Amino acid sequence: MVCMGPRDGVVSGRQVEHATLPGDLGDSHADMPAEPTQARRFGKTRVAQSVALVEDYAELIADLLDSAGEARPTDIARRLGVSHATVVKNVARLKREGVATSRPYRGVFLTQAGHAIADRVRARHRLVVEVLVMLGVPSETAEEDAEGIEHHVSEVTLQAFGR
Amino acid sequence: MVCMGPRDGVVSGRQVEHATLPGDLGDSHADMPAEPTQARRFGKTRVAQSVALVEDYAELIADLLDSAGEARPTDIARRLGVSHATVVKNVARLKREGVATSRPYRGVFLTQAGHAIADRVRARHRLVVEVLVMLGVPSETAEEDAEGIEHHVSEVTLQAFGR
DNA sequence: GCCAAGATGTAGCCTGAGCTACACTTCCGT
DNA sequence: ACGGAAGTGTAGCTCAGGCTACATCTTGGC
Repeated sequence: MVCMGPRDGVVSGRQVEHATLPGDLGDSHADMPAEPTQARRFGKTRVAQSVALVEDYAELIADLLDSAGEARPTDIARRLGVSHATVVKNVARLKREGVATSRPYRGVFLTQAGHAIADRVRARHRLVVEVLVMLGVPSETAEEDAEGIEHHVSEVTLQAFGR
Repeated sequence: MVCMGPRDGVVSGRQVEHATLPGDLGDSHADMPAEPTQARRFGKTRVAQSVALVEDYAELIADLLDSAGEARPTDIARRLGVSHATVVKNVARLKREGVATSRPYRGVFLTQAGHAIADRVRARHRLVVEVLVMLGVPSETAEEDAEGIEHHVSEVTLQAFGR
């Protein structure tokens, strides 16, 4: 599977709480004259999913940059198991969010913010894998499961793992 | 992230294996002359996401049936933090998949298959929480994180947790 | 220097899960 | 017994993220 990992995860309304996004997801009342949709619709599940996608891309792009010197859409697509068109579209989002940069036909790069995310995610990933292995999970399985698990580990839990 | 390295063929995504659901999740090969869309589209991410949703609903419905004797759409909605309309729509899916039953205005129930899923999910949930707590995570946080983590724990990892 | 092949980018469509609005049942409380 | 409040169900829309098809750009080999 090629690392299809993480994005497959997520979901389910619950864990949304520790979603650190800026958005808002307020609600409670149901009518605001001007542009009601946009922000409000950003409800529940979506947020967590969104975060996971950005994290996965940042992590993967950082890996590709490290190991191959460049991160091409096609490589990203192959690694994630999606079409290149999907990657292009998502990279556009990362660019909008200031996480990545790219110029037509020139590969994808990370901004400073992107690198920060990648570093954080990679550290978290390693920690999760480490803990799983410590618990007796075969390293390959640990690697696979970590992909899905990492996005749901809160800061508090992460610190407990550290110990 | 992860997943890098040498492997990349693999296939099949995470805990999808023990998805006992009758419905969908076919796919795996990528070329069938006739009617390509429908099934193929069901690619990647969707599957796992789908599984997670069914598991969450089954678990929650079982809980409500146990604690309140009935599982009303409104209660489910409140617990999941979504609108009742969303619940109604998703319950329709569970019914299509043979996991739940319901008659208009009469609450939701689980089929035998639904109970099986709920039992499995609840056991897994408890185990995950237990492990987190054992690692020093505050029980409340453990409970929250487990919600997100549980769907990504493979059978192998689960067994390791058991020990 | 040209050209075919592969990599990219763009357009348009699909589906799942959410939401709001509105209509219809149930179920109490008076 | 009835009427309104609360719960349900239905319709119709938005959004994100996937995909395919098609148009472009880059490049390596001749």
